[in-house]
Amino acid sequence: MSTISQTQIAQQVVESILAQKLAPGERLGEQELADLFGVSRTLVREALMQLQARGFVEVRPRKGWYVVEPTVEDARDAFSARRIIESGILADAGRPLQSVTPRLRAHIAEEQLAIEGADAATRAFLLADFHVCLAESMGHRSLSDILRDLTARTTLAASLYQSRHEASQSCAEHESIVEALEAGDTALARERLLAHIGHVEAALNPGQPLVRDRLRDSLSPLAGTRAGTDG
Amino acid sequence: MSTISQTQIAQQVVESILAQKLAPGERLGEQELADLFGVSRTLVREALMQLQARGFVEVRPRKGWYVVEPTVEDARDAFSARRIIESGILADAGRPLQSVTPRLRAHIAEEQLAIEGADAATRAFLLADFHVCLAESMGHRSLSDILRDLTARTTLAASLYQSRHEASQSCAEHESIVEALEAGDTALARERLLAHIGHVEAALNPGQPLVRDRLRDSLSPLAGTRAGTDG
DNA sequence: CCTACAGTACTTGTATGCAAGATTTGCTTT
DNA sequence: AAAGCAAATCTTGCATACAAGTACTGTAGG
Repeated sequence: MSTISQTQIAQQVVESILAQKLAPGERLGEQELADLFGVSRTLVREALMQLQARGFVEVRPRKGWYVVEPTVEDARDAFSARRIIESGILADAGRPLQSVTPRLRAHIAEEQLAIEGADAATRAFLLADFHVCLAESMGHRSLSDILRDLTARTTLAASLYQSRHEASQSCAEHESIVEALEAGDTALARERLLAHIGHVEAALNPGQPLVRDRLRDSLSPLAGTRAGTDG
Repeated sequence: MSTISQTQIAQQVVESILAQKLAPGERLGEQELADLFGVSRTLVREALMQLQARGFVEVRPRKGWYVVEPTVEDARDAFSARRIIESGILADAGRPLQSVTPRLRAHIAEEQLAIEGADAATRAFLLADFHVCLAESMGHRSLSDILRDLTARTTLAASLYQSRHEASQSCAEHESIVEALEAGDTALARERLLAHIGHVEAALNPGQPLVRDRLRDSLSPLAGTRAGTDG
């Protein structure tokens, strides 16, 4: 077993959030994580501090660490930021797009494979990662880092507000964006990108956030199958 | 003496960076900071971890923490990101601008006061903060956080690459931007904003980064005024 | 005089220990 | 039986202790 760094711990938590393996509001016990990764609480704390700075987790004093639960307003703000950044990237894009589209094509191929075969976690991760790849392909290092966090936030909101957006539709829209880029029509690509983000945002149900209570979830289908073991 | 939190430590370091009290490449000893703030190394480390996640400091293993030294490429990338985000904010701005311009006016008044009376540190901080205020005034919470980090990075680059940009010019440009906003002409405001960022970026001298060696700086004007005290 | 080397001091990396606070559990009381 | 209260348990907050590695200094040798 290899020793693990606090950066790797943070990265793994972020990926779990993006893959919706960690639900918003979920508690992250320091000792629990420490045992899980086989390190001391110190490293876990340092990792959680980094994630706090990036807006993924929050700490309630003497209570514990929790995955953030974006409000509807937070979600709208994140979507708005994404619209501005991503459309700006396309508006700013120069001509030599032939060098970037192959990578995006490859990413879409991955998405399609995931939609056919993989679990929902991988799907959600890849669909969000497309937008990071877009920024990265255009050479925007800062913005790709920023979008990694912003897409995580919108993904979190999607899992909170019961987004009914279809993965296959997102993938198709990604493809249409890349097609426009391949045709050299960045204006069309930008238009399609904005429509795509709009669709994802519109899929959010602004009702009551569904507080996924792990206990109730586990007990809802069947309860008390055997009550004989306890004293 | 009040007890201080790791978030406050991080904030203070960021402000010192923005105010150019901390030069790029400067070493940040854990014990040194701990003594300075009157806390243990643990808190300092946690604060530095947050700053690492936000891209302000980096750690060289077993060597120490250092304020990041952006390369010219890093600086160009940060400016590019700022252009996209800030121009996007203005392009996206709705009509009710009368409610936001007073705050910006007040900020500019602060800038002018600082230019007349305050030190270079306060000036640099306020000039960068204008752009954060702009985002905040338009209601973009995420983007204002992001711009706080991006402007810090460009400020850092300015102090590294010997920017000769005049504070008074920046302030005047800020004013012209707000004037356009007051006139309801967001397109003109956007144009002026882009020109402003361009001016700041152009002031960067892409030559050799000036490695501010604190020791040599201290010794350059006068050296060995009195050599009698040491054995 | 310059170079190679060993010892020393200092810095970060990680774990552990202890204190403060919050929650839960079980008991008592009404 | 329900509500209130108190003890116990668990969690984070912070500091300290120790391990590991780096840089420096002084010395010996060429």
